[in-house]
Formats: sequence, structure tokens, C-alpha cells
Amino acid sequence: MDEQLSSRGRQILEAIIEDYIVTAEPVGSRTITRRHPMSLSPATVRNVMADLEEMGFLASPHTSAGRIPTDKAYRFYVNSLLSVRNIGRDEQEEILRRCSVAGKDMAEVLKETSRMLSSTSHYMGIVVAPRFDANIFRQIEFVRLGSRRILAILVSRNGTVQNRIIEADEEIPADDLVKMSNYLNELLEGLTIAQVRKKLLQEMQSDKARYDQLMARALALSTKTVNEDDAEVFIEGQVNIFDQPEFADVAKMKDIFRTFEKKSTILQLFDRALVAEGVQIYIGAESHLSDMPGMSLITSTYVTGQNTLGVLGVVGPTRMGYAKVIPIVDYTAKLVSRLLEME
Amino acid sequence: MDEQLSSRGRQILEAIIEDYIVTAEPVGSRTITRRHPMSLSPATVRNVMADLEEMGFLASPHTSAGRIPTDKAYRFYVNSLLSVRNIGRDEQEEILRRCSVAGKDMAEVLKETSRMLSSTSHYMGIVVAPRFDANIFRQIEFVRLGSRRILAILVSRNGTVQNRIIEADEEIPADDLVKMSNYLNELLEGLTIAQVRKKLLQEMQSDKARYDQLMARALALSTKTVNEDDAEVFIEGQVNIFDQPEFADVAKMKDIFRTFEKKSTILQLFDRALVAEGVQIYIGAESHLSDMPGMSLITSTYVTGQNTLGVLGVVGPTRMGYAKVIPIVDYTAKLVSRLLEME
DNA sequence: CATTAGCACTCGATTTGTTTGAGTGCTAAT
DNA sequence: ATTAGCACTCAAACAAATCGAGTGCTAATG
Repeated sequence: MDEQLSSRGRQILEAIIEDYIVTAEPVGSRTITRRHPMSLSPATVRNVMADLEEMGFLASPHTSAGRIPTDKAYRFYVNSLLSVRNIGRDEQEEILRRCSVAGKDMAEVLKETSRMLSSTSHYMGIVVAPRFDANIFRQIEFVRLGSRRILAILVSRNGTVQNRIIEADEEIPADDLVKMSNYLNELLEGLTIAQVRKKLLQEMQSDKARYDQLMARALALSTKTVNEDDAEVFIEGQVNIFDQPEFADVAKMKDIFRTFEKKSTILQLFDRALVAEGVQIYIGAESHLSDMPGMSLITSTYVTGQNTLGVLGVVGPTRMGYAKVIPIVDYTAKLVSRLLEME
Repeated sequence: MDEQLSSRGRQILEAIIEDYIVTAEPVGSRTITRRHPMSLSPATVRNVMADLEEMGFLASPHTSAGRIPTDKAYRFYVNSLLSVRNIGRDEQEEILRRCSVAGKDMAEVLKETSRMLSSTSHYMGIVVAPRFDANIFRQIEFVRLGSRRILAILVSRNGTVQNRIIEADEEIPADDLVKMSNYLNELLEGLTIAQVRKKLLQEMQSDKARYDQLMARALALSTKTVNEDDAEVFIEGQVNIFDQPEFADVAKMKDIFRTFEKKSTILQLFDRALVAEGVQIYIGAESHLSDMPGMSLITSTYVTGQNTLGVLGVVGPTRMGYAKVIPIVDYTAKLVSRLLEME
């Protein structure tokens, strides 16, 4: 069934896709010949288009409209047709400028990155923050707030801070708090947060803990601190989809916004991209998410050294400017990697 | 011009408003007599409605449609007609349950509160976090991340944490960091963050700083830490406005979402509510924000002791269920006050 | 024999016209 | 003062007519 595509077929398919990307209207044979002068008559183009439709690259909304590319067409376009042009000098600078907000903590940087992705691509920018789990323990600190209220602050090497308020069962003197943190800091030095979690459990069951009240309490406190890991997601530029004609309909809008309101769906999606390497492209149904029909996403992981930290990317309609967005995502991911590397 | 409203006039106005609140359709004389049996003929109602229109309580979209309440009508309704019914037992419990997420830091609690406000009211929930400025300094801590990278952690009495990564000009030994934080903790004890800011400036210009290198550096670092105050806003349930028929139009939707995307507008609005006390109601143009025509908001401040901490509230169409939402906002504000009080 | 001109045909979108019905204001009867 | 009656209005809903971009097919063409 998969007859080879003639060179002319490719050329016409490409023309159709590119036209559709900018106009969002079904494109017909006339239009093609007008906008991409290639010394062919509409009739010929029609024949070719009929072939392309049979091969599953095109679909017609109804008999007397033009044709629109299918997911398969976009896939082919991205794989074979598209010459990923290099990222523009000015774009590059814009990205660099926007991401290099000095002195901010990581969350701020990533949020700004997401915002930048959305405004340079004109679609939605998404950044999934590194799982706290993968970070390396740096220090734990306890601050007394009230007689029993204790603020626990957990710092990891890259400067991420997690804090949590703990109600202690009984009052703990300030000195003890210092001792406790000293003890823990020594104990947990150099471990990842995931390992820290395990270690704490082990320690609590060990003999030492049973004899040393203070230690036991320290362990209990820190377990409470460290015991959850909700990955953060930054989604920005949702309003951009209002400008996409294919969603210009309140019902569809609502669906989309609902989907992106609960971030778990997105997380699930991006988690898949996390295991892959480099730029990933999911076109339409390829995302296997029925919640977002007609949308594509372009993602890339960002890393430090060998470790994959997180994923970032852009979500837009399948009819998205791949040629422009792919290099943006790619460059941004590398940039963010570099920025975090320095830490 | 402000002729007195007859008791019958009030009654009919109330009927119209309440009808419009549930149907969102212009209401006519027939409808009124049908739905609110009050032994009056449509013709009579018509006469009264004409009077009400002249007085500025009603407006007709066009001659042969029913009439809709004006802002003035809602204002009158809220001031004079509305009997704020007590909050329902079950609603109260729902709110209590949703807000009492133990062990979370304040940001989480407020975010959840906002989410709760939106889902119980079916409009948009907004919570403005306390200005960090007003908090009372508790402790500052420096953590070394790299040779020159230092993480500064600022804790206030109520457990709010702000942290910031600082690039130092030169390497600072760990001991010095401890000394510095000790010095600062003593210096800043008990001040509000706003005062801290001033104090730091003063100190830096004092003689001591000129002689004591270390102290000077400590001051410089902490100034960097403390030198910004971006109030946080939690806006949740934006999708709810998709269900409001008056905004069922892509252009209006877009405007609204755009407005709420940059939170500064909202902040500006809520800042005004901050100085007032208790429940505030802004109907339509009363908010003086041309960015959100046709919307009302109901806010209340939350406090601990004498201090106003922040504002929370609900934003919806002017045609909003005031009778239901007002007690919700009121109760929630009091609850949040209580929750933070305990800290 | 691939290409193209020609042509009848389709079908959504747009336009125009008609009907419907909820609503109004006014007047005259109650 | 209230209401029944009536002529009038106007958006919305529906239907028919028209338009036009597009199609598939066939026959002519280089």
C-alpha cells in the first residue's frame, strides 16, 4: 500500500503543508499553483492530490473544499521534507536575554523560560522542573517558629529549596535543633534526595535510633520534610491558543483549558519525553492523549553532565510552525542545560 | 431624579434580578408574572418596569427584548434587597476540609484556598498572599553552593521562606558565613522586612561597616536577598468563566484571559480592597478597570490580630450569585485568618 | 503518455427573505 | 389604579437562493 512518493508528489505535499500551516484553510489545487509557481496546471496538481489522499497524506473535510494534511503528512514532513533551519541570530539573542535572569532561584528561571518559549513560538510554553528526588542533598536546617512549630528547610546542591512546617509532638530546645541538623547534615552528605529517603528509613530502624532520643526525633522530623515529591510544571502562554483558528470555538477552548488546568495530564505526557533524548516530536494522536486532539508537541530534555534533569517544550496545533519551533526548543533546552550546569 | 422606589417596585426589581441571575436572559413582563406569581398582570409589571428603566435600574438591549439589570440595580440589590443567608452547614464543612491541608507551607494553603473558592462559587477564586514586607524577620541563613555561589534563605516568623542565589565577588569561607548570619540575626531581630530593608541601608552607611570588612559584606549580601517584594497572587478556576453565557464568545474570552494572565492588574484591584475592612463588593464599572467589563468581585481581607495580611475573593460576572458567594467569601476569609493565626 | 483545458457537479458559506414569538407602549375599558 | 386589547418592533430561527472555490472526469494536446 505504501507506494513510493514521486519527487513531484513530495514537492506538492510540502507546498500544501506549508500553505496550510500559515492559512489554516483547506488548500485546493488552484491555490497551490498560484502561490507556489511550479509550471503545473491545477488539473495536474489535482491528480497528484488525489493520489496523496489515497496514500493517507491528505484528507478532505468535504467534497468541494480543498484538502488538509493528515498527521501522517506532518510526520512525513518533519522526517523527510523539513530542513530545520538554524535558529536566527536575533532569536537566539532574545532567548538568551530572557533566560538569563540573574540571581533568581531556579523556579523563577524555569518559569521565565516557559514564558519565553510561549512568546517566541506563539504557542504554549511548558517546562517541567527537575524532580526534586534527583537532586543531591546539601543541607538541612531547622528554624523554630513557635514552641512546637518548626520550619524545616532542605537545600540541595543546585540551590533548590524545599521547606515545610512541622508540628512537633513536644517542645524542642533550640540547642537540640542545632545538634539535630548537624547530625543529619553529616549523615546525609552527598546522597540524592531519593537516597536520603531510604537512608532515613533504615536509620530509624537501626539500634542507634532506639537509644538516642534526640537522634530518633531528628530522623522523624526530617522524614516528614522529605516525604513528598510533586514535580512542578510551568505552563505559560495559554492565551496564545485563542489565536489559533482551529480552536476558535468555545467548547474546544474549554476542553483545552480544562486539560491544562490539571497539570497531571501534561506531566504524564512529558514524562514519556523524559526518558528519550534530545528533541522529540509528537504529532496529533501520537501523544496518545485523547484530551488534546489536533495538538502537537515538541519537547527536549535538559541535562547536566550525564543526568537528565527535566523536559521543556512547546504545545501547539498540529498545524504548527515546526521549522521555526524545533530549533527554538532545541536551543532553549541546551541553554537551560548550560545555565544549570554552572550551578 | 431619585424618586422613591415603591414597595412594589422593589419587589419587581428583585424578581427581575433574581431571574436574570439564573437565566442570563433579558427578562420580560410575561416571564415575571409567570415565575413569580404576585397577582399582577403583565401590563402592570410593564408600567413598573418602564419606571425602573427611567430610574436607571434596568436597560433594554433593544426595544422588543426584555430588560436586564444595570450595575445600579445590582448595587441596590446588594445593599437593600439581599438578605445574606447564612452559609450552609455542608458548605462550611466543605470549605473547612479543603483549607485544612496540614503540614503544607503557606503558599500551598493559599493556593488550595483559591481553588476551593473557585469550585464552591463556580466562579474564579483569587487569593493575594501577604506582602512579604509586612512579615517579621525571624532568621537569615547562608548556604554555600559553590566557591562563590551562595544561597541566602530568609525566614519570617510566620514560616514564609524566601530564598535567593547570590554570586559573591570573591570566595567567602564557611566560618565567615556563619559569623555573618549570626551578626545579621542579632541585628535584625524583631523587625519587619520593610524595616529590615531600611536598617540595612543605614548600617551600610554607618562607620562600623567601613571598618569591618566582614560586616560590610554581610550587609551587601543581605541587601541583595531582601531587595524585592513581588506579591504573589493565586488565581484558580479560570475555566469556570467558559460556563458563563455572557462571555461565550472567543474575543471576550481572550480579553479576560489576557487580563488575568498578567497578574498586575488584579493586584492593583485587590490592593484597593486591602485597605478596606471586611467584605467588599465591586460591581461592574465600580472596579474602575476597563479591562474587565461586566464583571464583579467580592473580596474580603484576612487578618491576624490587628494586622491585615492579604485579600481573597471571587470574580464573576456582574450577574453573579451574590447571595451565595458573599457568605462563602466572608467565611473563607475568617477561616484563613484563623488558620494563619495559629502559626 | 503525461499534461491540460473544459465542463458538469458538489457543497459549505453567504446572502436575502420570511416567519415567529416574546416583548413593548399606548389607549380605552373596568 | 389596573388591566385587556392591540398595533408595533425586532432578534432569532428557518428556508431558499446564490456564490464560488473546489472536485472528478473526459477529451484534446504537445
